[in-house]
Amino acid sequence: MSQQVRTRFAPSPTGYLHIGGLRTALYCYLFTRKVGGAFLLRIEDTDRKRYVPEAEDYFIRALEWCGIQCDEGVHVGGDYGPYRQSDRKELYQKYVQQLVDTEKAYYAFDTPEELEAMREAAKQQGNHNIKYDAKTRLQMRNSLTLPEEEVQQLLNDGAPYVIRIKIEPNQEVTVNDLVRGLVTINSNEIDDKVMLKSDGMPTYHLANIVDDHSMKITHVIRGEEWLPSTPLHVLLYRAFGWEDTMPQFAHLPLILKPEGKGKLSKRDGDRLGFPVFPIAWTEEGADQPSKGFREMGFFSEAFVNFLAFLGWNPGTEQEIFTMEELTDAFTIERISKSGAKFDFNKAKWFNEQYLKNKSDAELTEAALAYAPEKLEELQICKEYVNGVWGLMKERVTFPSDIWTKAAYLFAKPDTYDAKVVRKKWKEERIPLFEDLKKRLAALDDFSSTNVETSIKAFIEETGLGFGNVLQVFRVMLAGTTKGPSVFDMAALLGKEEVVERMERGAKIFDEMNALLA
RNA sequence: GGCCCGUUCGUCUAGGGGUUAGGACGCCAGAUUUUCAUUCUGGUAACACGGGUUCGAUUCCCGUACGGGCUACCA
Repeated sequence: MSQQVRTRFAPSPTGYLHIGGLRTALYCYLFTRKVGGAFLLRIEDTDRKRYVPEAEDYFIRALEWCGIQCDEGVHVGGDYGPYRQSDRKELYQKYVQQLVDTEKAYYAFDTPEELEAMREAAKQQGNHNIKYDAKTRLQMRNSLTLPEEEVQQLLNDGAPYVIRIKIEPNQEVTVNDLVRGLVTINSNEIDDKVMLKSDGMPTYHLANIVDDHSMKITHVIRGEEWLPSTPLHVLLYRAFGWEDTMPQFAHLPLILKPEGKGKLSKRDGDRLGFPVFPIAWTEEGADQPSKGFREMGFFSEAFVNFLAFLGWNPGTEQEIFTMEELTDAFTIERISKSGAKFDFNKAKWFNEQYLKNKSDAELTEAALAYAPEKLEELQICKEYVNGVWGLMKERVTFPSDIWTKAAYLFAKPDTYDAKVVRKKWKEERIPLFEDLKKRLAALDDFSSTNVETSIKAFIEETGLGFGNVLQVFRVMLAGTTKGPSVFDMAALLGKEEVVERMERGAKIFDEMNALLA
């Protein structure tokens, strides 16, 4: 009784892969992995007008980056291929012929112009609900209305035609959706959808049924936008006589714009300054690729973790999950029904969590990947960058942030906090800082704790107070009042550099105060 | 317009006929007798509305409102 679970991710190669699509792939993958089934990638390239050649490769790279492995697909093969619908054309024609032969489908010769005219005329009469269905098909030019010889003649002459499914009116069609429960719709709401287009290609509706059936798909997990056409799909399974092996359906809620209205789109990302796709994508005609999450500095594990939680949760309070943990925890029952607004802040938070757990060396490599010239430009070595990570790990979101947020650890500061200088760089204290510099210069072991001991002793002896000394010292070293422990910074910079920065700071502080006087 | 789906803090969500309605992000406030961008502690804040059913409804049912999706020879 227990058959192997088989699921598919079936994007259409019309452009980049949106994160909503990617989340569908993720859920599909998690569900399938959990039960030990097969997950496959099928390319639905039946629309020749919108076909974008680069898209297929992009899908593959995007899935790869996320760690979503396909058991079968265009790129890895498998026993149920071909996995590209354009390579399966004959199959659809064969099956659609079966529908015609059993009078469940028919030829229709109406041109797009005629259809448009029909809809327009109906609209004029106040009918916004016109369909090509049981009510109207007898007024159209098709094999149900035309004499048989004429139909034959038209076909022989090579007249353009489509094949439409003949929907029987007044049937209640019920779908048991795994996310939403029972959804019932009357077949009067469904029109005689085109199955085979005039270019000989199938429509999505036909192709997805034929493929899901012949690829032995057991669970169709897809976006909510497909829910309204699912009853049609059920009717198609029925028409083919495949209802007993029909897959189960699970329709996922949509990912919405952050401010609420509508599906998230690429334009939202551009407008609000965050990516809406996993990896960089070059739009046709654009000279610059648009950044993806990867390019922005997201770790794929963080991205996947974030995505998994957009519309699903384990019901526990754990939030950080590896792919393996997600696989264990995932169930379709825990997918939420309502759409989720995209929250970039939360995405960043996930990245911070993962960043903290990376080793210094890993982070150095990651940061260098964004700016390989830095080593030479700043005259530093990787070991030094590792040291910076030791101090900065908990204070940044993306690996490349250290180049800006910790710039003062790579080069002497070029600005100094004016407020601190004005308030704390007092005439009478200048010699004391000169003294402090000498003390530090005399240290043999310039470790963080040693520097700390030395400075604390100095504070006690001079009675200057922590704030007055440490604040000034920090600004001398970093220019800013923000940052990690001063003692750690001093140790990392090294004695020589600290002494240099103290001298330079004192000189510039004097100048700054002179300007104010 | 028609059909379908949805609605718990600003956001992601847990929960479920009787709860102080829980967590996370964000935000705010204190603490870490050096900074804050870290860490810790605390705080702010939600069951869309109206009818039922019920001893009791945020939870179940029905409406309404609002949001979303679909309505192509696109997927």
